[in-house]
Amino acid sequence: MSRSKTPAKVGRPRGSEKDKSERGERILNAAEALFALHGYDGVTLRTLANAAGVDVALINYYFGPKQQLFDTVFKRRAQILNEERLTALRAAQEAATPNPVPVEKIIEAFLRPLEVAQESDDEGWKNYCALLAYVNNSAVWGPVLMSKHYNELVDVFIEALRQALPKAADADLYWCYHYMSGAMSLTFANTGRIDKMSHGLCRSDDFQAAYDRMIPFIAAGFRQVCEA
Amino acid sequence: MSRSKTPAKVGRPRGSEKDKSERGERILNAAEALFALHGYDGVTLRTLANAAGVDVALINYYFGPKQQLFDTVFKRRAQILNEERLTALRAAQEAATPNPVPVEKIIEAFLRPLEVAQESDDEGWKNYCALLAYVNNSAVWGPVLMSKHYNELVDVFIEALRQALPKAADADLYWCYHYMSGAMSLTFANTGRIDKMSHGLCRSDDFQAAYDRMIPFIAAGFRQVCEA
DNA sequence: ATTTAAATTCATCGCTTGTTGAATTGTCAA
DNA sequence: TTGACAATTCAACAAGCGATGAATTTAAAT
Repeated sequence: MSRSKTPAKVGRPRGSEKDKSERGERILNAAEALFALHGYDGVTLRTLANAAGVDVALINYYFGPKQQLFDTVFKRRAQILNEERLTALRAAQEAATPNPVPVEKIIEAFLRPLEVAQESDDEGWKNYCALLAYVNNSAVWGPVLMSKHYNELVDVFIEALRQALPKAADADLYWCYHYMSGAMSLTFANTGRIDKMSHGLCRSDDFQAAYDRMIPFIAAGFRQVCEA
Repeated sequence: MSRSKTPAKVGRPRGSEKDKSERGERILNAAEALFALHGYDGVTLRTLANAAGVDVALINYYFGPKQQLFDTVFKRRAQILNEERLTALRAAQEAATPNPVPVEKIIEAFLRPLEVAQESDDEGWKNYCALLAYVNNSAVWGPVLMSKHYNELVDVFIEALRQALPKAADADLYWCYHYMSGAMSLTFANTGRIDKMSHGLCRSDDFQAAYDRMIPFIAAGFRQVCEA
């Protein structure tokens, strides 16, 4: 009864190996977009399945229960982002040797990879940045996921800042880092708020404008607090 | 059949006018705490009713449907906060006349009322600050609620900053304001992240430490970008 | 050719969701 | 004292929730 002209509705599809597990990625991408917009509890598996063009049961088949899916979505680009930030920092360190890297360059190594990502063809990065803002500001997810996937990177950047600002107390460095993290989160959450706030003068999606001002803004803040 | 010794379970309670609508406030306070922690969709009316020690139906009776309740919760302290920020700014302006208020004082007028609120006896302010972070970073709620309840204040503070930084382009001012808003949000979201990140050195609930560094940090950022 | 495993759909489970109408009890003005 | 109204509980509603086991089809391994 198999091998009919029209493909069966049920059962394994006549898989070209090209779209092998391409459905898995469709699920992740749709989940990324929806979680970023509505948060964990604001997304139902049925909405997600519909957005991904996939049956509900397939989500569980690929990614297990909802929480695990959320973690997978968050982790995916965290790893990529960490690597890019790290290589940017290493490059700056190499360029500066034997001197310590100046503060601006450290901030730049931290922020530019986000700008590049957001301006890339892959629309998913925009969603991921909004998701990052959601997680970072959530008392439920923040301490769990941010620590799990980003703390290692924090240590590296704090160490670099410590060398750039030798007079700074550690507490100063961590607090300033925290301000930077907050400014970054909101800016790349892309909520459209600045558009309304500025009566149309500034645009949320003008990443160039956002970053070009943000880097000197943050660097000056660090210096003020940590060079006193 | 009324007037039995034990008060009836159903029907209007033997109201002392003291707790008149005190149940309404209990609902708002519980809602504030829960929405701040779990977001709009993460809170069910039954959980809320339970936390407030109240029947589910009473929520709708007092505040209408869920969305309207959310708006009411958000609006309540927005008004208070706006007033306090405004009087702080007016005081700074009076103290500085005929000169424009220096940047630090403007930032201070914007941020200190939050510190005072968070350090007050009213625990609700802590929850409200976390709620503010949630709303501010949400693409769904941010542009609606933030604009509705805070845009008027933005205009006033931007005008003050414009006078303090006469060389600045308006776009610079709005972007810097946005960075400030983000840094503030995350800091007062009180997620406990900085505690983990700093290996226990800094504490999320050390508001004094947070603000004393934040004000010079932000002010220096403004100057750097807007005095070039 | 047969068996095993992978990928998919479908139907359904037991619970939970926001909301509402009816019933009940108390207050206060006429 | 009667009647309007305010405040509360209770029970139920249709819809939606996350999860899963069974059935089905195809691909790969033997």
